Amino acid sequence: MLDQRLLRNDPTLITGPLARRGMATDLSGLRQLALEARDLEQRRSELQAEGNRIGKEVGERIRAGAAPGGEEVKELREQGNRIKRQVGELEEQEKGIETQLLEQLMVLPNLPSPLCPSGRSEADNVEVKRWGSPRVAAGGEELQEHWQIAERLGIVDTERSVRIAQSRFVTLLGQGARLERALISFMLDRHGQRGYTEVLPPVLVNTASLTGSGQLPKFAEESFRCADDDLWLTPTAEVPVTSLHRGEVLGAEQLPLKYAAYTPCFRREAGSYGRDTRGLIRLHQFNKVELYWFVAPEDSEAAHEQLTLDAEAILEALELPYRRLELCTGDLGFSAARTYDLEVWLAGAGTYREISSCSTCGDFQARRASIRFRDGKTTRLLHTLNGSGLAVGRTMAALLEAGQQPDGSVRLPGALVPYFGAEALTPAGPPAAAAGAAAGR
RNA sequence: GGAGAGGUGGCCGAGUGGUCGAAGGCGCAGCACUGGAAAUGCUGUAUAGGGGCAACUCUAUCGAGGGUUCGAAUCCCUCCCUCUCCGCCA
Repeated sequence: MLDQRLLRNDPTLITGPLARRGMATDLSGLRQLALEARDLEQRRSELQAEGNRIGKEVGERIRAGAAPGGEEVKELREQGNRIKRQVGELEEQEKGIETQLLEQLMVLPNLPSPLCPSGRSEADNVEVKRWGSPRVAAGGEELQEHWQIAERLGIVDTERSVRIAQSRFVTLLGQGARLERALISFMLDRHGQRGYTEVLPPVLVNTASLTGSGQLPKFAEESFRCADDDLWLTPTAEVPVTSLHRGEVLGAEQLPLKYAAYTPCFRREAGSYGRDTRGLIRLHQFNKVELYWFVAPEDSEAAHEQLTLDAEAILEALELPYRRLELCTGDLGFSAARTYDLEVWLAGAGTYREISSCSTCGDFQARRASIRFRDGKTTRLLHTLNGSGLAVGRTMAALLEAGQQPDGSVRLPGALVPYFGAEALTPAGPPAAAAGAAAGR
């Protein structure tokens, strides 16, 4: 949420940056509302002061011997009642205006950072870095896409998943399920070594949590909702982790707080019919390890670089070529002030695909979720950052395509071998045996 | 799900319808004492919003929302949460 003081004092400081996002906004009406709200507050609090004065005086007279029901205090009581009525009216008006104000303020996106390059769409994003050598088909070789490989290996069952749930869900089997689990552990371990605290939060979150991180009220149709409860399936761990400290005032010495949270993520993907229908790229349910920082405002820029490097470290450890894009203003997400996207090379598809999105949100989420820190004698809103480290399904897709062999197996990067328990996925692979004997009940 | 108890400042904890933003303690900060520290003493120490260059000041907040009253931490109603016991359960 944007600062109301900006709105009252100089709305051009909002409309200017929003114009860079491609939004032509007229805030004059909203500004009037904000001014009116302040005006009402002032009048109301003056009345309340008067009411408090009268209340005190009644008390004093009674203590001095006046009869509580007598003539002497009757006039004062009537005055008190009049003021109470007026305060009630003003409060009602104030509430109405406040509600309108918030409604409109809550659907305005964050202001892009001055560092964020201007642009209209993803075509204007800026590539800032490339790492690794993308695998391309050698002579006579035909590289397959991950869903073809997965099908051949029998590690993903799409059709039966429709029976269980719907389209855009998958069931991982055998080596596939084990690889997913290995990746999650691998990522969490690596981040843990880099100073992140591991978090395993609830994946059902309430409305206040989704509002705090920016998904609500504007993007209700993007999330699954539980009909009988005030609960939603979280679209990203960013939501519960933001709310981990919602309403808190943190000590300056606690910052930065760095969390690595694994959760399944649930997205309705409304409006994406027909896109990425095969494989692991776009699902209603997918696993993700999310990196999240709470930092002092002075440190958020450096934190953004570090967080992005931490996500990149996973790609590098997995020997997956990638590039880093800086998103332009036109492609920025709702809560973000500045974003780097990491795109991994999909050897079979012969293209880079987004696998991580690392954003700094400035104080946008902190204001919505009321998260502050003690800075000397005062408290200030802190800054929040988040980034995928990484999307697990897409990581698996990239690994399958990168490691595919002529004999049908898929070689895995060395770093993953201790987690997976083998150097490759093999067509004849004994899924149950590889997965160990830890059968559940 | 049933029964009971309870939610007060960073923490513990007191609180009679009026002078209660709230005793006392702990913690923390500053000062004094000290060679330095401990101990001790003194002083200060919530958050949000509005006004003011500032000193300061007004309002709100004792789980949340309503109500009674001139006046509510205190009385009434609704909801939420926590704890204990019972039941059920991975």
